[in-house]
Amino acid sequence: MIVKTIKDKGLKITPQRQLIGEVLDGNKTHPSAEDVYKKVSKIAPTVSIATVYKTLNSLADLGVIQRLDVGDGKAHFDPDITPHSHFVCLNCKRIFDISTSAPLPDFGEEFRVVKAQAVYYGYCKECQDQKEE
Amino acid sequence: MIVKTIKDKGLKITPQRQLIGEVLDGNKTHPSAEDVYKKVSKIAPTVSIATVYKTLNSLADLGVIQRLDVGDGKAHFDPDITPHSHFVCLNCKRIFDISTSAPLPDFGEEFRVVKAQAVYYGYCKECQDQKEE
DNA sequence: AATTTTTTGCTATAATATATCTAATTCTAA
DNA sequence: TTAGAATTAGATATATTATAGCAAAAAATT
Repeated sequence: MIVKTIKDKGLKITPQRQLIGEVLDGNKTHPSAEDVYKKVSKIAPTVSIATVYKTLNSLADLGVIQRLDVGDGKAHFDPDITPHSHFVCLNCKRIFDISTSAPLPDFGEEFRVVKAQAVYYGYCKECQDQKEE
Repeated sequence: MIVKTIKDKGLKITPQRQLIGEVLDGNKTHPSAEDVYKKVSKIAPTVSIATVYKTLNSLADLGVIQRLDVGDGKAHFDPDITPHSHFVCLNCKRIFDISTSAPLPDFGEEFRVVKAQAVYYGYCKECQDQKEE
């Protein structure tokens, strides 16, 4: 529950943050800021895109959610902060969770690793099937 | 040698492309388009940033170089197209090559993987040392 | 050498994201 | 319960990265 965590982390609870938290909670679609904004706007049309960006950044900085980069020029956000990887379909552009919990590798003194991100690119089942027709 | 490959791939050889190829050849710094532009500009100040972008995209699309995304909002380019990973220093922002040649995993029919990208984030030796002072 | 095709460079525009600033809201504590 | 301090929201200007469009130039072909 993101809303609960917001308070724990010292952020004030506002209707906007509550709403953004609800949009993110359990969300497996890895939405961009724009995606979140669209969803939020449907419920509360007056919420500003700036607020969405600020909230997403705050939550990501606090480690409540995860910022994800798959090379499409925009950040995606994932409420699942447990270690897992992602698969990006080059056709439909959807991002899927992969339960490969690759451990942080040990590169010795040379590099102290604090975060790892594995992204796989290819074609999801549906898009493979489409091409065969 | 990138210049050689340019011709093989059916692209015309121009002074601009030759220069961009030379800047990239053996380059281990993972430059952004802007970085490449700056280097090129020092030698040939009239080369346009648009040409740099177009050339980098062409080369990446042809698989001559690799487009790399580490989540800093801009694309980086790597002339080393052999399988390897990258380490990003969160302090100095440099990108280092990691010779971990993780093989493409097999996710079965569900996902057909064609490319994998592993990025590790942390602190390089130099930046670790700095903090200890 | 002329022609076709590609490429360049300029610039406008797009897309994503952040900064700034005032008004409004939240929360605390009296 | 409310006054006041601190934070947040919203509007918008601006920054940053990248692409699009087009005329002029250059490259390769014939």
